[in-house]
Amino acid sequence: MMSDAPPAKPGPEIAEASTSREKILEVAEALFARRGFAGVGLREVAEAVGLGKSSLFHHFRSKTQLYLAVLGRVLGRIEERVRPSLSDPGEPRERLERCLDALVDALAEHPATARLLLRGLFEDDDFGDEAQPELAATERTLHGLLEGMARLLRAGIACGAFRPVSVPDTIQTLIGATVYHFASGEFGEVLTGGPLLSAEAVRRRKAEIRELLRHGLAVPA
Amino acid sequence: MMSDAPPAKPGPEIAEASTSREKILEVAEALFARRGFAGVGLREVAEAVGLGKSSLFHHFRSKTQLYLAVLGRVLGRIEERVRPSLSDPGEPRERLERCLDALVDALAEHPATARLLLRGLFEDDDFGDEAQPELAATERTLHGLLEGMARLLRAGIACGAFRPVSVPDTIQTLIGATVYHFASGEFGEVLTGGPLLSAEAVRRRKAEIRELLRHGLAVPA
DNA sequence: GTCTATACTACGATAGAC
DNA sequence: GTCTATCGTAGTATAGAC
Repeated sequence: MMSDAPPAKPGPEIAEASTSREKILEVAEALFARRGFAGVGLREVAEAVGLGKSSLFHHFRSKTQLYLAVLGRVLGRIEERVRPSLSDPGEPRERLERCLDALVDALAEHPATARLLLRGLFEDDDFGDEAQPELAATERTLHGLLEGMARLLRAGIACGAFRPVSVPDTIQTLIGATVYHFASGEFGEVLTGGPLLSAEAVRRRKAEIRELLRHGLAVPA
Repeated sequence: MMSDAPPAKPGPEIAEASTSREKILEVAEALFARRGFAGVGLREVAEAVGLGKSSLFHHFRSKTQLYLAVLGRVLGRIEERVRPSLSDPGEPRERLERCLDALVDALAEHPATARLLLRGLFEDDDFGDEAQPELAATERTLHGLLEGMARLLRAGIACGAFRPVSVPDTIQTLIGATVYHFASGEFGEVLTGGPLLSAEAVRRRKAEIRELLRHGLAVPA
């Protein structure tokens, strides 16, 4: 995931000092989430960080590399949260619910996460050939997460806990119910009449998803 | 919805000739759907239409106006399909299912529809003040559709057909299950292992949504 | 209604001083 | 590691001939 191969750090617990590189990543994350790759200029990023435009190129070889680093970081944060819950013990239904809870937590943690992930999913910007290794890495991570969810669904169907649904269609619906929801920003806040990321809204969202999976809209028998 | 106030047409059935204006709209729709407002240059649009760059400004005052015209057309097509089913007679559950079927049909009709709608929902590009009237019109249309769906859900809850769900949360989930799905493009096709817009994929998608609403993932009692 | 020519601005990226 | 200066390109938009 580390694209620019910084000098190997001695250990993860040494220093959490906010380096320029990290500041750039944070600023760029917020901007790219709002307006997308093409909609953000490096001038804007540099100004928000408090650097000159040229200084960015000392930390990232190109705008594309910066964007891919941002995407990789976001996907890494999601994986960090969701991966453990994929190998949890328990019944498929419980495990799926824990996995979705973890995903919702990851998306609710930073406001930019869901938007960037959604952009990564449905946008196809044409990054050049230089981007291939980084893109392959993020796609591998993504594929791992999706395959974990697919396994959960198949296990639930096999043991009779789930209906014999189309697994890919169901995954699409679950992505919509989580990633889209938290990516919907201002529109979602107008619709729900309140913030999307408040503890209460997140809790309610988890409950609604869980109940929808258990019973659909129909009243429980 | 018509932003540039063309000379009043004598009637809708006179001539379906493909004017330059319509060609531009169609080309721009495809491009904006793929790469977003900022990601598309007017040069690219003009070349794809077969005109010089400057000729576009004879039909649209600015890039922003062109984008808003594209958005309005897309939303209009959706409204045209969905609106009738909102005032259908019948039980709330049946009406909701017909309404979602109509929405799916509208999204599956043109490949760009869902992407543009999704972009309109979650992106906040900063169009200037010049855009206010057009934006207000599209938002009114959107609000009407959403309010129709909300009424359906509330009616279903009131008559005991639906659980007492959070209506806005459910709408978000339904948008995700429809708009996001058909906007997911290449990713969705890799995931499902086939085209998103084939008659068979659309039919399956409708069935999956319907069953999810009826029973969730759980096996029917 | 489309064209050529052009104005002005911003973009990504590089060179080289400090 | 950050800066100023600059290159080449492409962006939106306008003016005016045809």
